[in-house]
Amino acid sequence: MLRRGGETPCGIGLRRGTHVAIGANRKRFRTACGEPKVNLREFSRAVGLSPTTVSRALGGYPEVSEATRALVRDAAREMGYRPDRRAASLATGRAMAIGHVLPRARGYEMVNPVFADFVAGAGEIYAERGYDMIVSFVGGDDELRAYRQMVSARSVDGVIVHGPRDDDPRPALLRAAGLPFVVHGRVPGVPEDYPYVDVANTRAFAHATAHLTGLGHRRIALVNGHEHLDFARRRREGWARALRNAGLEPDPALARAGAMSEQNGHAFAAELLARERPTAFVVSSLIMAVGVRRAVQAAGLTVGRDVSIVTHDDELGFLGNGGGDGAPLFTATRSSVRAAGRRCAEVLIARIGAPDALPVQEVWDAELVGGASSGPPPSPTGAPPGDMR
Amino acid sequence: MLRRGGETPCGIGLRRGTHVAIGANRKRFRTACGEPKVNLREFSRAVGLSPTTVSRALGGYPEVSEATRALVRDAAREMGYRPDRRAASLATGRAMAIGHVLPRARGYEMVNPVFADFVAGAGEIYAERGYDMIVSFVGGDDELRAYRQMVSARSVDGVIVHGPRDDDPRPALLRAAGLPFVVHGRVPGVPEDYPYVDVANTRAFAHATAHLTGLGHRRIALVNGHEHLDFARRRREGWARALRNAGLEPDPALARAGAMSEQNGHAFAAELLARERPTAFVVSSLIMAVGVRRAVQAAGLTVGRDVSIVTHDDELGFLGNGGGDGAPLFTATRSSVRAAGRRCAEVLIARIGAPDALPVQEVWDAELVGGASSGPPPSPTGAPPGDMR
DNA sequence: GGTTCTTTCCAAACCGGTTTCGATGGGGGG
DNA sequence: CCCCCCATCGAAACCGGTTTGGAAAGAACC
Repeated sequence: MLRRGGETPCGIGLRRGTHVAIGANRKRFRTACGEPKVNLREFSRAVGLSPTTVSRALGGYPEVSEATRALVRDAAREMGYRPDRRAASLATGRAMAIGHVLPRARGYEMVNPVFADFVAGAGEIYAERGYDMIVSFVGGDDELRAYRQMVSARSVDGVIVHGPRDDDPRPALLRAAGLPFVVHGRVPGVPEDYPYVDVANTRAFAHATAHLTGLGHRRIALVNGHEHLDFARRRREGWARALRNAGLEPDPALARAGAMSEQNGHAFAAELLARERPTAFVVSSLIMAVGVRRAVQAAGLTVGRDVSIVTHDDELGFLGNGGGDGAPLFTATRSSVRAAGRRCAEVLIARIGAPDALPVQEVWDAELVGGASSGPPPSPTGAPPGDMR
Repeated sequence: MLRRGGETPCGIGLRRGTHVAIGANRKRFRTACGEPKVNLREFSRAVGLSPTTVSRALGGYPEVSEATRALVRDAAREMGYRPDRRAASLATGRAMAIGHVLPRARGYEMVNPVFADFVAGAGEIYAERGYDMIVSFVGGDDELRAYRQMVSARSVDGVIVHGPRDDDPRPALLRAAGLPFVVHGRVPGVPEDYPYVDVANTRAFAHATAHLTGLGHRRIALVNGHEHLDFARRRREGWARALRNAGLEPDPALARAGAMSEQNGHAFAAELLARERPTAFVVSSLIMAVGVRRAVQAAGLTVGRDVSIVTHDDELGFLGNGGGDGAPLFTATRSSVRAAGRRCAEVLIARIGAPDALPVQEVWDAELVGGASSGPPPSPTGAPPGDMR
């Protein structure tokens, strides 16, 4: 495409001319597009002050009198003047934007809905602090390219690292680039010298599993997220640890892992019920637990009586665990992913302001809440369940 | 906070000095932060060409020889040079970014998970075309502020309007500001002279309801999203129209509306089952349908036998409707919201390039797929269902 | 051989802010 | 009355690119 002597965003061809004439042309086209945007020069002229003073008045600097500041502020509100974000960003060196690269589940086109709530939480903080949120959804090899793009194009002041995993190249990349970051979770295999906010996944799933062994269950299945992800592996460790503590050997045949969809929850549970006859499930997300419940019901069994379920509950907005009035539906380890998003955003913004401060490192305990989905196993003798009443 | 003589992003105090010295200082601090970022000047000097030529070579302009272009491209890859997004954006007037303002359900903190899939679809297109996606989550009065911010700060080239509703002020605002936009859905009460991509909601829900009346159902409940939203009202219209076509009067007591969560699906259905004894439900989202199913089961009834459910299915990644191998779980009107996101992004980018072209306006038909959740009503005589086998 | 047309590149003017250094004016102290 | 200081504001140099008009070198043409 030939762009020489090209087109304005208005789609109107631009005639050649002197520099001054071109500047004038641009202005005309702007308004022809219906954009009543004023720039600092014009605005300051209208107010009768210099650009310097206007900028300082709006920026809150102490060098202008309160009277002048009020004057400028009112005029800005009235004329709808707001500094151009890109120009300000260029001049200050701060992009006033945070990047989120949301991974897709490996091999799936699925975007984990847990991210949506996390990002919504982070977005609340950004809105408060005047930051933009730049999101990119990528899969596979494009991911590192997305990070590199953010680094070298300087479009963000920092990033949140989602879903840390085995051999995660991102911390090294970001550190080398000098771009502040906060990890949601922890990165396996590297020293913990970076800021992070995480849930005590191992402990949570050990509690969940111990709750079931305490009720007398001995065949406890695990329905997990992809175990190359750090959080999922920790949960598996918690499950295994609690089983060993109860004198049981964790059986790999009782563990399944995959993208955390309702479909997978159903498929894994259906398969496990058919082959392994577990009396209880420990599940990595409420969404999967809904699938597990469906499989249990489809097998003619009753949740909480024939088969127990303990799940992790991220407190998603659209998929609650009851408990408003009655008991929670599922016995669950509960930790708000939205709150985690908020906290990560706060930590990141603080770090952008002070990159050399000691990294904030928080591990949040998940609370185990009792619900209607867990109880003692149906029959200690191992008779086929489902016919007792 | 006093910023005069302030701090660099590195957190190192900046000494006063001459302009030149300050420039040099900045550079030093940059590298002290570990950012090996090269700017155009330095890079072009390293390559032995002028900034002009380098910019043109990378921008694909025909004024440079292929040999020069290859040289520049290789050097850029090697040295990791990429033009500063903000500076380029400032110079060209194109932000190369699209804005999404995601509303929260009224009165709730809930972010509709349907948005996540929509946005993921749009994000695929943005990634292809080199656009950034700027997302902000806001509620209530902050929403218009967010749009105004995007307009006057010039941080985006266009926006997607989500969830059009009664008296929606956004189209007028955006049109006055001259900011290109595409509506996902249609705006009630204003002439259709804007670009949009929508689902034929009225027709879809008329089909769904007619399917049920055709099976013999006469008490068909509607579990809907907030009806100040355009899509939800159209769905109610479709439900009512099909009932009238079948000689039935739509009963307001059989319709419920609210945020599309699993909780609400359950609560609405439980209430309806207790008071109104419907034999079938038409539901606005698969997420709500899961709640409806739970309520039906809790009442001791069987889905598809005692009570039928037809739902809309947005083909979300994490919550499928089966159908991979066996029959779909729910009889559903199906339309991929992710595909809608992709299409909206395409339409918007095209519109940014040609704002005066005729607006693209698409209404997609939703396919009615038969599933296991619908069948004839249990007993034509109206005897209480649930005891027949 | 001189002239004209291309090709290829460059200097400089922008884009729209922020920030430094300097200037100006009024008030207080000696 | 003079000097100094503080509060307030402005001119100009940046930030890092893009794009224009023009210039230099080489090719084609008469």
